[in-house]
Amino acid sequence: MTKPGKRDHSSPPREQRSPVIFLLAQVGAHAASKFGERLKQIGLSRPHSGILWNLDFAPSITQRQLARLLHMLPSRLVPLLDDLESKGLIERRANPHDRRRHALHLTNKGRTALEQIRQISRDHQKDVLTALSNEEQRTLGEILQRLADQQGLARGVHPGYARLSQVETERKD
Amino acid sequence: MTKPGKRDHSSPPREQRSPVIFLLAQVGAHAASKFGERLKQIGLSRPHSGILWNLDFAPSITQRQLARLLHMLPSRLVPLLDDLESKGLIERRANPHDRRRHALHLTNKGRTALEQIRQISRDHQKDVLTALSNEEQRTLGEILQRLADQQGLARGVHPGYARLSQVETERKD
DNA sequence: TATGAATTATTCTATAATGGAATTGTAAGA
DNA sequence: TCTTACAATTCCATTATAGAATAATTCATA
Repeated sequence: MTKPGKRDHSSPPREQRSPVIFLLAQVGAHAASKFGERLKQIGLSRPHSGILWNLDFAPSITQRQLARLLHMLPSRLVPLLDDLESKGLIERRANPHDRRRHALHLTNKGRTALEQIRQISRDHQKDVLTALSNEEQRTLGEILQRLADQQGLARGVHPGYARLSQVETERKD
Repeated sequence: MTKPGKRDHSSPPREQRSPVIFLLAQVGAHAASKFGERLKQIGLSRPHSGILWNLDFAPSITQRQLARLLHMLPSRLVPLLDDLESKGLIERRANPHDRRRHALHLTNKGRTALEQIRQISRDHQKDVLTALSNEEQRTLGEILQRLADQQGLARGVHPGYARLSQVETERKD
């Protein structure tokens, strides 16, 4: 039945190597997804962690600047900040020079949470990269950093922050 | 003002190297997103392309099997298949042995579309990996394939297919 | 072969996420 | 003082999504 010269469909040839670009997206999405899973244990989503991470590097930033940095609409950032503030991880401080603006700051509790996030990230990395030698891990990191830089990606800013919050926020009833 | 021993917050030290696991997720998401952009030129989303891709390897598969393969709810797969069918890229053939099941097949037009997708993917890969030598590209591919295999990721199945369709489906009015 | 359980595809529905348009309060310039 | 610009927030309409319900069919077995 199967004509020669055509692909043999009778036994799906699943062994093909995927294109590098596909592997990159596939493994990256897997890593992100698993990281999100781990974050649930401390009641946060990936966007939340991205905010804390960036707030540590850019304290006193305004909401608009942060939204711009994370490529996120202000209207989407607000509820995420509300979450973090209600958990006591950040505070919106009044700006004495311009009362329209809020200066965002990590609280001590927020810094502790960030330490937890870093530990979770380390554990996660260890698990995901377990198939690689230390040397290979270094190589991978060096290559990826080069790609990120050449593609104009800002350090610490995940494109996925721009969508999906995804954390079962505890019902406030 | 700045106390030694503490991090200097006055000029955000954006130069830190990101953790490898973060780079992986970041660059991967970037690659996926850019690929999605390119797919718009042929009116398809990434899940659509994933379906076509997998249908080529597993012709005559049922919808349930496909949904399971792509880690997607059947109720989400149905409208995606509707899109592809209305564009004439796939067909749902009647299964003579079990009239509950549909056997999914690419049409010739669907195969042509898949060829376009492959070309788009090649162009995309070339652009994203332009900072790397051929040797480095091979190394990256080898490393990523090892990670994918060790993490139990099926070839050709992107975890992100499970959500987001994201294509301006033309209004059917 | 009749009857009930299981299976496939589909549709329905309630909830949630999202982008963009108001809205409110404040600042700055003419 | 007006008027315009801007920051944060709220509102709203649209879309996406998971999961339940439905309809048609097959299967198991009494």
